[in-house]
Amino acid sequence: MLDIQLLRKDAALVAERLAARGFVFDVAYFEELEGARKVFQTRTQEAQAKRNTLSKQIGMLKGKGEDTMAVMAEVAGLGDELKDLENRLSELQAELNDFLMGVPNLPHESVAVGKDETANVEVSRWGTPKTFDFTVRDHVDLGEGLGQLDFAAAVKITGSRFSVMKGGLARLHRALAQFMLDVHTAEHGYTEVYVPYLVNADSLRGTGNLPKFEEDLFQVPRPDAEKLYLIPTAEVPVTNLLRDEIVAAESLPLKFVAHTPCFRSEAGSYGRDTRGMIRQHQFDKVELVQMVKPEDSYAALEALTGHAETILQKLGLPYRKMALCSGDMGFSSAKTYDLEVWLPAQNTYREISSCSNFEAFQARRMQARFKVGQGKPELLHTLNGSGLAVGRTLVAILENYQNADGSVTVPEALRPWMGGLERLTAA
RNA sequence: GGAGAGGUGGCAGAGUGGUCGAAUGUACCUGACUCGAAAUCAGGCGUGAGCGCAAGUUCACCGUGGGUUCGAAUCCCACCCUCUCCGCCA
Repeated sequence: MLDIQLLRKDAALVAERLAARGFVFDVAYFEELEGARKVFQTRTQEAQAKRNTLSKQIGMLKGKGEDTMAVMAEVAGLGDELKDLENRLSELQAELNDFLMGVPNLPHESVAVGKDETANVEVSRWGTPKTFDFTVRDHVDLGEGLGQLDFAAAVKITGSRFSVMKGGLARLHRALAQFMLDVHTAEHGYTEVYVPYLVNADSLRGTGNLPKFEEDLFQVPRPDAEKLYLIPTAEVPVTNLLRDEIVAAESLPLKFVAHTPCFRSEAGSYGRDTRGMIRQHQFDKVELVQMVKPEDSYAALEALTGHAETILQKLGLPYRKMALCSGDMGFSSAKTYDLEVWLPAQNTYREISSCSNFEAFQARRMQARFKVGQGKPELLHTLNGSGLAVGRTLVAILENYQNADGSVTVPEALRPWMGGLERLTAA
């Protein structure tokens, strides 16, 4: 959520900055709503103040055993008008809140203005794509060739966009997650957390997934309780650790890493990436989350992105770092870097990590704050990034480390988590 | 799943219709005393929002949402959560 003070001060400027991301901010509608809110809030509070004063008088008179008829008569007339005012005010505030909840974050000034991914800016490149002296296979052919990746089984058990892994491949998948967790905790100073995979609506509102993106989520209705949602990313439960909390400034920065499955319905994505493990309804991810002081958040974004890059480097996977343009960024983000890994079979780079600074956008929604000494609470800045998407990393390893005979070399960095195994081969 | 108890400020814990945003203790902050510390004493110490240049002032908040009332932490209804015992279970 944006700072309403900023909107009151200069809605036109906000509209201009939001236009850069293709969002139309209706200034006239906002100002009309805000004007009405102001009028009704003032009047409501005046009426409440009057009622409170008179009611207190009644109490005092009764305490002294005096007659209260006159005051009772005076306050009696207030009831209906006050109720109307209160109702109207809460309607207006709800309307204003709904409107603001649907407004995306402002892009940081360093973000390039552009419509879509074609305007993203390549920041850097690491590694050189390997040349193969045989025809490369994609991860589906490789995995099925090994007899360790089975989409047909997943279709039978559940449906499309799920996968079944077996044997060495399943272990490689597990090894990747363990490896990432160990690197981030031991080398980058993150605290490992284990969190629920089902969350309530409040948590999703906090991170900005609701109310706008409900169709991307899997819902779990419960007959006798509030419905829950499967997490689309660990960002949701982990960032919400700080919801409605005020932490001491000395405890910052907070750095958490979590390995969780992620569930995405992505109702709008049918037809895209239908082959293989690139776009699944269920995938594992190791997520990095940081909560920092506002002045530190852009340095933290660079550091956090670097932490994700470290994983790719240790695995020897070529990648490039893209700064997303205004039109390609997520709803809540002020600035995002995507890391794109080289996939030989697609002869292109594909997203494997997305690292964002949300500034105070999420913190404001979830009232996540810090306090210096006895001072006033201030909003934190929140960041997160994939470090990395496990399934896509697995795809990248299969394709980049494939051999002519269809076997796959295990990257050296992973071997300690693979019991020393050097190569995946068909059984 | 069954039976019972309970949710009040950072923590503990009073408060069962009126001057209660809430006693008291503790923690914390400032000051005094002290060479310094401890102890002691004095003061301060919740969150969100409105109006205002400001000083300030008004409103809301006692698990959440409704209701009764001139007035609700207190009464009524629903929900959520926690604890204890029993049952079941990895």
